[in-house]
Amino acid sequence: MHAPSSPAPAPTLSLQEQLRRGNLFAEACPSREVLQHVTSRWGVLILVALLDGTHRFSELRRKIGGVSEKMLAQTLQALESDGFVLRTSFPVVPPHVEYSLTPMGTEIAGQVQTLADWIEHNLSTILQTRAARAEA
Amino acid sequence: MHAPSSPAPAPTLSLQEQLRRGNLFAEACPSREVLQHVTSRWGVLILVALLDGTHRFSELRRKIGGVSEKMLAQTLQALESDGFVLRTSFPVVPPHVEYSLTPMGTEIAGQVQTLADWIEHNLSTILQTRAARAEA
DNA sequence: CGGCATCCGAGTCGATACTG
DNA sequence: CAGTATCGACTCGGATGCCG
Repeated sequence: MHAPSSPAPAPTLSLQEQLRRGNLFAEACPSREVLQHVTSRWGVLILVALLDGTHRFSELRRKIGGVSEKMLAQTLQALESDGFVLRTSFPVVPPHVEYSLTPMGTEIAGQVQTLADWIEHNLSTILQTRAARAEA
Repeated sequence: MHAPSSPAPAPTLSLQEQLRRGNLFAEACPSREVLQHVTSRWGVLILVALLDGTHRFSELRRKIGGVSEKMLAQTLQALESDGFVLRTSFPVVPPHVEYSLTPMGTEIAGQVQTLADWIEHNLSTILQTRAARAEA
């Protein structure tokens, strides 16, 4: 990144730059949608949870505190349709469904976990910042 | 979780493990809130945008397609109170306010951008997955 | 067991108007 | 220019009930 003192920070990125990583800033770019699935409230937790390996629906529900069936199913579908999660259904009674990460899902889940780990690691600092701000 | 052949897959993570990175799964953990700020729809874009350096309010508004004033102000406040964004106000007329990343903000913004970059890099694959799924 | 459909309240979001 | 205030639309998310 460029120094704070840069005098002429191109007001808009070059086209090349925008194509490389910037069309995220474009309102209509589909990447925003994918990003939303991945960074959604439950999406993050599901991805990290599945890094531990295959889980059944109810296992996930128990593991992820506070998630409802509806949101779990809904988020799993979104992640599945994006190709991050693999859903395997066994036609037995009672039904048995397993969820696991695809190779692509494993990659992104790793990134997400890195982010989550960072936050947990710095959580005390963050909370102190907030507290200090509240006093002032 | 259970690898097909694993004989003794600890059903729950050890306490140590849970404290190291796992209380994210606890419903009440404040880390979830911080994570929400960072991964929120506009939070992601603001952080990445500010990686390019200091921006004024209206610069951000122009740069981030589709954001409303309200959400921009609101999200900036959240990120500021978490200590990721620094707000600098110059008491002149017309008002002049600059937003930049704190050291901590720079760190996390880097992580977020890595994530965003990964998605954009793999976007075509993702969209193909979706399309294939739509056919079937 | 693993969902889907429906309903409904609470919160979020965006457009507009107004203030310092 | 940089917000805040207000309001309506809309979405999110939980609870319930039903079906494979």
